[in-house]
Amino acid sequence: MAGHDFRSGCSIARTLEIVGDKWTLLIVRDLMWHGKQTFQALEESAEGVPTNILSERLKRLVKWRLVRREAYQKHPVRYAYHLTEAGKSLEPVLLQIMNWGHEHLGGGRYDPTTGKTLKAAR
Amino acid sequence: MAGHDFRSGCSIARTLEIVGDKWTLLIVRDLMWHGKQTFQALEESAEGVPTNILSERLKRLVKWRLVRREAYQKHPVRYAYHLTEAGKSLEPVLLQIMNWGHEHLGGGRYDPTTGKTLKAAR
DNA sequence: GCCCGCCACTTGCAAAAAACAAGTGACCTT
DNA sequence: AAGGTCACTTGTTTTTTGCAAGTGGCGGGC
Repeated sequence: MAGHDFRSGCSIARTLEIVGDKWTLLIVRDLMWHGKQTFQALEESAEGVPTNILSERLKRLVKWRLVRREAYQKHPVRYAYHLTEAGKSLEPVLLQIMNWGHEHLGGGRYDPTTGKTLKAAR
Repeated sequence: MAGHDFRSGCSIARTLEIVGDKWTLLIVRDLMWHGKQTFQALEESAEGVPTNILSERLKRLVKWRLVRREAYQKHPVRYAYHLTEAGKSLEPVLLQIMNWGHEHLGGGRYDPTTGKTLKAAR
């Protein structure tokens, strides 16, 4: 992005400046797969993100154009968040992280084609 | 892992509890691709990780068995850090993150087969 | 034996970020 | 007019980070 100083030229380091924390990719996950597109729906995610963090992360995602924020109605105005193409292109990243967590930490595995989550052992 | 309380059953959430920060995956990157295996070599990484953070992250990686720490010599004792199989299996995650950062943030792209980094535009 | 340096950290402290609870304001329903 | 919903914001405490400096084991040179 124009005007931003990355800490290095490494693509991994750059990506982590945007999504390198405990929450951002969970928000992307919910937007991508779980049909959550309002602030409140995202707030009710399984992990219980604090609202100030959610607010700040959404702003960052919008700033980096991974997410668009738009009013889907007036009177009263209500906002919906949607992934942009750049945001949607994080899906392979999410899938790899999910696969690793499934293999090594016993977490569930979501199948985007069926929309079902298969629970694992542990 | 036995005894650990994950915040949710989601594989992504679980994985982010271990590697969800700005530094951990950079350490894994250096161990995986850049032949850095001592504390000092890792400390001299491109991004300049603070030593207390490096120390703490290495401990976490060892605790989760993604990394092994072993003395490679006595007199004086010197330690080397190596990825375990679980650690090495993060490579696809790293590659996806790198690809995304290359496409969207103009970072370089490393080719593990040749060991060369191709620099991008921006 | 004593000083110097290297390596692998640890410690102390200030600054930033995260967590938690509560509050705000626009608008709508009753 | 009172109460509710949604989308946040604000205030406060706790935790984490970043930075600089210090520590301790060991070896080598003099």
